[in-house]
Amino acid sequence: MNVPKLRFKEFGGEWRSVSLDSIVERVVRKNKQLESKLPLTISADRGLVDQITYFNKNVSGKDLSGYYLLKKGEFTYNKSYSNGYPWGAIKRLENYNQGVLSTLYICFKATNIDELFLKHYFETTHWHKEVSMIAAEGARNHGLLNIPVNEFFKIKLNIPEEWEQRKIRNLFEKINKKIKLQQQKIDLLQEQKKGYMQKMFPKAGETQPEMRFEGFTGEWEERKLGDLLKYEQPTKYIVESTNYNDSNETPVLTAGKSFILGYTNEISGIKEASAKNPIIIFDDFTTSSHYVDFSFKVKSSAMKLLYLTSSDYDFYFVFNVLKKFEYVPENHERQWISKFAKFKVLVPVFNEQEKIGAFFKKIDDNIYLQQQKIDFYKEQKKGLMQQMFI
DNA sequence: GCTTATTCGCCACACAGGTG
DNA sequence: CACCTGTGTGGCGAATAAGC
Repeated sequence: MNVPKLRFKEFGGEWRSVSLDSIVERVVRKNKQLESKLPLTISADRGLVDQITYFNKNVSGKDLSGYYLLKKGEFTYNKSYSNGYPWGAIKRLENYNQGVLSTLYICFKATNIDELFLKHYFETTHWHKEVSMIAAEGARNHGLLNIPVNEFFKIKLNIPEEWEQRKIRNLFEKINKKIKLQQQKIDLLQEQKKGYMQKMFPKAGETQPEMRFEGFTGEWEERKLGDLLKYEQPTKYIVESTNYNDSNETPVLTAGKSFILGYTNEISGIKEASAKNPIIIFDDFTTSSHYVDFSFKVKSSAMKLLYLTSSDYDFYFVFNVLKKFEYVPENHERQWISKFAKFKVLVPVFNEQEKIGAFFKKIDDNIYLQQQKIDFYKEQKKGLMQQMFI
């Protein structure tokens, strides 16, 4: 029986096996009159996005008139392997009314099928097997799969009647919306946190923060980082996971009491920093050498372990001081770490440190919780996709 | 004009060689 | 000798060039 494992009760009967070219039509429309000057790229996780947004630059050829002109709602296949998409990615244009794509991509539009059903279908892995059968031997040639276009349009898909298509599509649209809303919630929390970070620490040149907990007054005192922290060279690899999360937020490891902070002697930004000079902090006073799930690999020779020098300092407060700390090196300065201990920071009395530390910890914990929720929704979606399509 | 091969830039990582 | 840092490398994701 050609039926999905999981199905809405009201539906019966087998799904039809159809070839792709019976439900879609290839799009070869060229951008002759330069109708669009928006070069797109396919991102496996972000879908069809313009190149400026994705790469921060335009990587297309100078002459866009030879590019395909894609309209909103149309699909394109990137026959290039990418992480999680061993047979390439098929995405639908949603964010713009139109855009242009290199002719390397295979474009098409839905004609005889619910467009959004098809979109969700291509998010599953059910079409991979078909493509794998037509991909040239070795399956991969410098990242690009050798897939003849006419063969591509002959791949078989399993689809139900239209009203079942619609019902399934509505379910997944709803799930996507839920995930999107959850993401917005997280973004908002992060924005708020940023705002508090600015207000609850003194601005450059000042000795008091704009916003303070009640009962605390007076200037913060100047300390050197070396007063707060000592560092050691670790002696072994600590992390094996390569699941590096490329975000501009400093990775915060919420399990246990350890963190990774990024600093660099070249450019600011955690990505570079994590690769070159990551710093790991352990809270010596609450947990001892408690290794946790780091999100990316760190090399022992390029990082330092930091420990608080005394219990006169609040761990979470110091952590946030470090996160806020900006070090602008003189051009290609070497051995910046040797100066680490001399960097100046402002510190309030212990009770105030504690309050501030706890305040930010609460925010971070909440963000982590919301992030877990989103991960759960995504897992749930993945499971449904696997079972509700064939 | 379509298909296939090559190139390009980025980045993580290993490693060698320099230096206080 | 411990510890930096520069450099080489290979995989990846992308586009372009070459070939048919």
